[in-house]
Amino acid sequence: MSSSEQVTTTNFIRNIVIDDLESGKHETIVTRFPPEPNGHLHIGHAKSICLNFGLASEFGGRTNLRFDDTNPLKESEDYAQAIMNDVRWLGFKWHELRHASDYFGQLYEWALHLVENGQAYVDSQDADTIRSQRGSLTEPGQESPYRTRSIEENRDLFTRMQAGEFENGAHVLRAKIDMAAPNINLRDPVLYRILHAAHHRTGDEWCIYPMYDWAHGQSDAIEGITHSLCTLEFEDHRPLYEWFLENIPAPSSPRQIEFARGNLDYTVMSKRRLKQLVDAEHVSGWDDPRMPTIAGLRRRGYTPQSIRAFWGEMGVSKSESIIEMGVLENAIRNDLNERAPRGMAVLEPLKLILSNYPEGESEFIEAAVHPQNEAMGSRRVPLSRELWIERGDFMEDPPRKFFRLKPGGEVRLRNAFIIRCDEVIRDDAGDVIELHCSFDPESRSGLPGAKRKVKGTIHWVSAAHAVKAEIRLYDRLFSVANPLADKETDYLEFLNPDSLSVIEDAWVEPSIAEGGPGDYFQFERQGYFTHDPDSGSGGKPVLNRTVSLRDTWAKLRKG
RNA sequence: UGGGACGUCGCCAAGCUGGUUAAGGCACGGGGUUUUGAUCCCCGCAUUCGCAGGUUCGAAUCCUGCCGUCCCAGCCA
Repeated sequence: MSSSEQVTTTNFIRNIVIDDLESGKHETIVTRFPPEPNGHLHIGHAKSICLNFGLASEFGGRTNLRFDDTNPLKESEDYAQAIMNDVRWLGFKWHELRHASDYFGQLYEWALHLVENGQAYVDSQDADTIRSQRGSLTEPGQESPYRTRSIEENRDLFTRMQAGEFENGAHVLRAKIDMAAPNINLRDPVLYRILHAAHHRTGDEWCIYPMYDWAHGQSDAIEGITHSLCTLEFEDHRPLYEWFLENIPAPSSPRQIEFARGNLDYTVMSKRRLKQLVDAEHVSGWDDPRMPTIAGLRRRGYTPQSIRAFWGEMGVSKSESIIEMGVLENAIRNDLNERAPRGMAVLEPLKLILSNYPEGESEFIEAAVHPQNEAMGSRRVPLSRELWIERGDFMEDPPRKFFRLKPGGEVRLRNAFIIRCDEVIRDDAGDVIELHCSFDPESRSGLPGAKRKVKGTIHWVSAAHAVKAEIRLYDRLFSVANPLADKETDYLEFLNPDSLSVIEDAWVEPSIAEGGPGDYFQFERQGYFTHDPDSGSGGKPVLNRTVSLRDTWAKLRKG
């Protein structure tokens, strides 16, 4: 029923896959999503996930989830669990769960193979020295004095590195390629470093750990990955990726293809900065609803369908781009518009008395759960003499084209009847505190008189029946489109101080209060809301605003 | 002053092995429907493809030059 699962625009990677399938290069495709378990996934990762899983699924292939866990200093099982949870939540099932660490043994064997062929050597200089010899962007590097060690000596040292005979940093294993290569990645890259650190999966089994370049392509080859998709910054690594596979007895020949990361405006998207926001408590955690993390979006009320649809629409290319937040918002509006049950809630209450409604009585009126979808049924909404309406729906001295309530004016109460504002009550300070209105019994929904036209329709809740709720409103995390554009100013300076505002005393109709975490609603005329996990813990429902409805009126007023 | 890549409407993005009027989405503007100023439905929205030359009967698509932007000098990924 959801139209949000729609066509994916084609892209260059998809075209490559089609060519490879048609030419017979591959009978089926195998992809992988390779996160490092050192942080939480964000909307940018979702692009890669959708691409890898989406492609495989479209062409009958399969996708592995592989943790790139080659740096025990930064990685943890907690992160791995959170990542798996996020991938599943997005709606994808991996073919197999793998880890780069599953291949440490094989990787070690292949390193020995390189050593035996004279294509790798043990360098016993320290990191600073090696760096100083790497040359610069315009100058070639210098060869290490250890570059010419004999195969026997290299084998001896490398096996002893593995056996734990040396301290951290005493030696590294390097590939012997070309210190004068214009591509710096080819200037004898480090394959192994000594790290006496426990790994979250292999424990103390290893004290040497492979570098990314030495692990990634080989892991792809082991798994029979046909198309190894990664982001643009690895373009320079491709020659190295290929050099390794050509110089070991690789079981298959994966092809690395790079695409541009997906960025959004008014936020930041690097794990490092996201972690900084969490650690410095600028947000409440990785799942703060203002965060562009999968966990944050989930808590905010985004659906997996909307995120998949979003990336499907955006496409994949090699040009770096920053997507307007509005496009993501459009995706969730589209999805929720079709599926969210409707309800009424008053965020900033103003008391309204129906003067000709009998005191002490109440009734239930039937209202559609979804006006455009009868199959979703109806709900019972309590109605009585005292109501709450939205403060902003009344103005004493309104501008032209104000279709809401004004003194002497008429408006329809959604799902009920037409009312006229007879009297405005004020407190000593002169502020409006109450409206006395009379309703037209002939205009009740369902009666012929309901066809009478009035300009505006407003939402309301019955004061005696409404449930008090906390509503959390979110705005963009940063107040500028690109917080990183200004190199002089720290991006934290651009944090939006009004990104969160909390309404403690909102009133929601009972059908909304009955929901729980994971349930979403459209508060009619306002937006889409979902119960926060905090909901219910203190008795009072807590709802997050996922996104507001489009508001042409507000836009008009702003000019 | 090295290497790699990118530049099509405000934001994304097809097209790019040359061939009539440069897809689509978002945004925006106009109109219609409407008990959500929502949704929905119409219509409009790049004589132009970073710039300048060239090749060609014909170029966003080929060639040359220039300009702009991004990435690379971790024992991070």
